[in-house]
Amino acid sequence: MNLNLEDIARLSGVSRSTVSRVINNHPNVREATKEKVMRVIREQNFHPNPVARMLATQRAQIIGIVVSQTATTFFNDTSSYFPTIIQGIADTTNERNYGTLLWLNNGSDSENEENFYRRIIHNRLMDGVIVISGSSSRILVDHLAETNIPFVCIERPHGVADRTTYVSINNVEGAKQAIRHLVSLGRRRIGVVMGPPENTDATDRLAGYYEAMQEAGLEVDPAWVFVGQFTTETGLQGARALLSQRVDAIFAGSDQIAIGLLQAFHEEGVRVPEDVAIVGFDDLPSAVEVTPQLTTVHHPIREKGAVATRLLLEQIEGRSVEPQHIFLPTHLVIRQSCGAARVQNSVQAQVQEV
Amino acid sequence: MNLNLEDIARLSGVSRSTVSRVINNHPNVREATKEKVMRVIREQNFHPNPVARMLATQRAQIIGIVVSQTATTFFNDTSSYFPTIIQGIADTTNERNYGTLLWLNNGSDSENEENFYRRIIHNRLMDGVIVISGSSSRILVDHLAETNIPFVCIERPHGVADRTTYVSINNVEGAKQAIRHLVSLGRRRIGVVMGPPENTDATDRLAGYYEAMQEAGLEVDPAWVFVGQFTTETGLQGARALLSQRVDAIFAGSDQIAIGLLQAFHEEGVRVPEDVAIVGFDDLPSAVEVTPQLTTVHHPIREKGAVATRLLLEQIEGRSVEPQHIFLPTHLVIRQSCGAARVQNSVQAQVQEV
DNA sequence: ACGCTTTTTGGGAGCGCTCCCAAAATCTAC
DNA sequence: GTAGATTTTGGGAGCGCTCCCAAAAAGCGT
Repeated sequence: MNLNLEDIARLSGVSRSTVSRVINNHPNVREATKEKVMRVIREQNFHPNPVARMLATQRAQIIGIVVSQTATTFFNDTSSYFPTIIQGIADTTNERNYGTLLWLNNGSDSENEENFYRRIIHNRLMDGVIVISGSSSRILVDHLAETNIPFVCIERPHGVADRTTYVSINNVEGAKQAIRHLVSLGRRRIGVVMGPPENTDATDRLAGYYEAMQEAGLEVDPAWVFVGQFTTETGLQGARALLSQRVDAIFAGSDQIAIGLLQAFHEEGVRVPEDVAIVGFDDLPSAVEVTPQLTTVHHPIREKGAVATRLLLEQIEGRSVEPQHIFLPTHLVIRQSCGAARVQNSVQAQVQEV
Repeated sequence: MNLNLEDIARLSGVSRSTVSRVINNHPNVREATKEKVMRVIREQNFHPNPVARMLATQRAQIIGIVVSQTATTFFNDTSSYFPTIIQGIADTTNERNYGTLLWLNNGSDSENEENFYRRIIHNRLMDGVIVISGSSSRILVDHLAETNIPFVCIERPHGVADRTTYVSINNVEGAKQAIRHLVSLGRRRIGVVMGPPENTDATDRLAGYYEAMQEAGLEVDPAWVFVGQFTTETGLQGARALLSQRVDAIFAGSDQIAIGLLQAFHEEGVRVPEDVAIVGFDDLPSAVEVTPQLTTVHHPIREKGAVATRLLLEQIEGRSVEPQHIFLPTHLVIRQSCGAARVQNSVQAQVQEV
C-alpha cells in the first residue's frame, strides 16, 4: 500500500537514485527532472520511509530525553520544572526537525532502574541524549560516557563533570543575589532551607549562601541551616526548625520550599515579611499565586532545555567536540515576601482592618 | 565498531539465522546451540540493531504522544495535568517495553501547526499514537482517522467520536456529585465557572451541573454561569461576576479555576465556605495546598494515561478492533471549601482571634 | 563536427535485521 | 542399517533507503 522510491522512479520515468537526489535536494539534478519527480511525489503524497533512511544513514534525527527516577517526583508536585525543561527542548527540536524519545522512569525497584538504563543505552534510535537532573542519575551518565553516544546533562552532574557537557545556571551567584538583597534590607540572622546534597543545584546554592554571608561579615549559626528536599514538605519542617532560632530572614532553596515556609508561617501567625523575610529560588509560576508574592531568584528553566538541546545537536552534527559547561545567568525578582516592595499584601491589610 | 548478527554467527560457529532465532527465542533451536550463541552474545555485549529490525518487521515498538497546541498551556501553569497523564502512559509503556515519541507543539502560527501534524502522520516510526486533549486537535484526529495508524484520544474528541477509541472520565456524573453535595448542605443559589466550550470536559461538566440542578428542582439563573478557560485567571474573573449575583456556592469547572476563586474571595474579604461554598474538579496536588483546602471531584488523571495506552497497545497488537469509549469513574473528595467538614481552616481561626 | 570537460543519471552494494524455503541433521521404528 | 518423519540449520531475498562509481548526456571551444 505504501509506495517506495522505486515506485516513484517508475512513475516519473527516472531511476531510484534520481528520486533520492530530488528528495534530499542534491544539487546535481536537472531542473526539469526535478520538477517532474516532484510532481509525482506530490501527486502520490509520497513520504520516504524514515526507518529505511535511518538504517542507511545511521542517523535517526531523534534525541532522547531521560528523566531519572528521583526527578520524577517533580511531576507530582505543583512545580512545573520538568515540563518546562521539556518545552525548552521541544522549542529547539521542533525548529530543527528532530524527534524526541521520552524516557521516564517511574518504577521503584533498582532492578528496574538497571533495566531502564540498558534500554536507553542500547536503543540505537537516538543520535544523542539529554539527561535531566544529571546529578541524580550518575549510573546512566557513567554508562553514557563509556559509549560514544553524544549527551548533555541539565544541571551539573557529579563525578564526570569536566568530561561532560552540561547546562546549568549560576546557582552560586543567584544565591548570593538573594542574600545580598536580604542584607541590604537590614536582615542579619538569615537562615536557609535547602534541597538535598545529592543535588548539585542545592549544594551550589548553599555554597552561594555561605559565600555571601561571609562577604557581608555575618557569621552563620549551623542551626540556621536546614537541609531536606526541594519540596513544600521540607518548607513546613524548615519553618518550624528555624523559627526557634529567631531568624529574621530565610533563603529558601526553591520556590517549593518557600511555599512550604509561607504555609507554616501563616498557620503559626508569623508575619511575612515583617517578622521573617523570605526569598525563594526558581521563580515558578506559582510564585505570584501565593500570598505574599514571592521575591525569588529567576531560573531560566525553559532556556536551559533549549540551550542543552542546541549543544547536543552541535555535538551530533559534529560541529563541536569539546565538553562545554554553561551557566545561564539568574536575576533577582523582587516582589513582596522580602519586604522591599512598598505594596502591602492583602492578608495584612485585611487582618489590620479587623 | 558495532557488531551485527553475522559477526555473532561467525564467533559462535552458526549461521545468522540461528542467531536471529536465539535472540527472538524461537522454539526450534537445540539447547546446546542456544547456549553457545547466548554466551557469545553476552561476552560481546551484543544488542541487535532496532532500526534494522524495524525495517524488516515494519514494527517499531514505539508509540507517539501528541500534545496539541492549546493544551500546551497546561505546562505553564501549576496544574500538573499533562505531566501526570504522561506518567500514566509511561507506566504502561515501560511495563510493555515500548518507547514513546513525544510531540509537543509550542509554535504559534497555524502554518507550523499544519507542518507539525504532517511530521507526526508521516513519521512511520510509531506503531500508534495517543492524542491528549483530542477535542482541541481535531485536524490531527481527522488526519489520523484517514490513515490507518492506530490511535486513542484522551478526553472525548469532537466529531469523529464514535469511530474513535477514547478514554475520558465521567464528567457528567462527577459534576452531579459536586452539585448534589452542595444542595445537601443547603446551598440553593449555586453558580458555576467553567472552562471553554471547545473542551468536551467543560461541556460535559456543565451538562452535569444543569442536570443536577434540575433534579434538585433548582432553577438556574443564566447569570450564574460564567464561562472562560480552565485557568486561575478565569477564576478571578468568575468570582467577580458571580459575587454580584449573590450566589451561595460555586461549582468550579477545575481546581485551577477554584484556586482563582479562592484568591479573589480572599482579597474581597468574602469567607469560604461561610459566605460562598466552593467545589472544584480534578483534585490536583495543589487542592490541599490552598486555604481552605478544596473539596473537589477526583479525576483519575494518571489512570487515564495508563488505560489509554493499554487500549492503544491492544489495537496495535491486533487484539482489538472495535472503537471503545471508556469513562473512568470520579468521586467527590470532601475537604474544607464546601463547609461540610467540621475543621475550621486556619485563616478564619486567625482572623477571628484578632 | 569533434574532442574534452562537466553535469546528470543509473545501477550495484550495503545498512542489519526477519522470514521463508530447502537442505542437513537427528530421531524413530522396524 | 535404513526409510520416513521430524527437528534443526543455512542461505537467499527482501524491507526501503543512501552512497559510490561508472556510464551517458550535455556543454563548450575550436
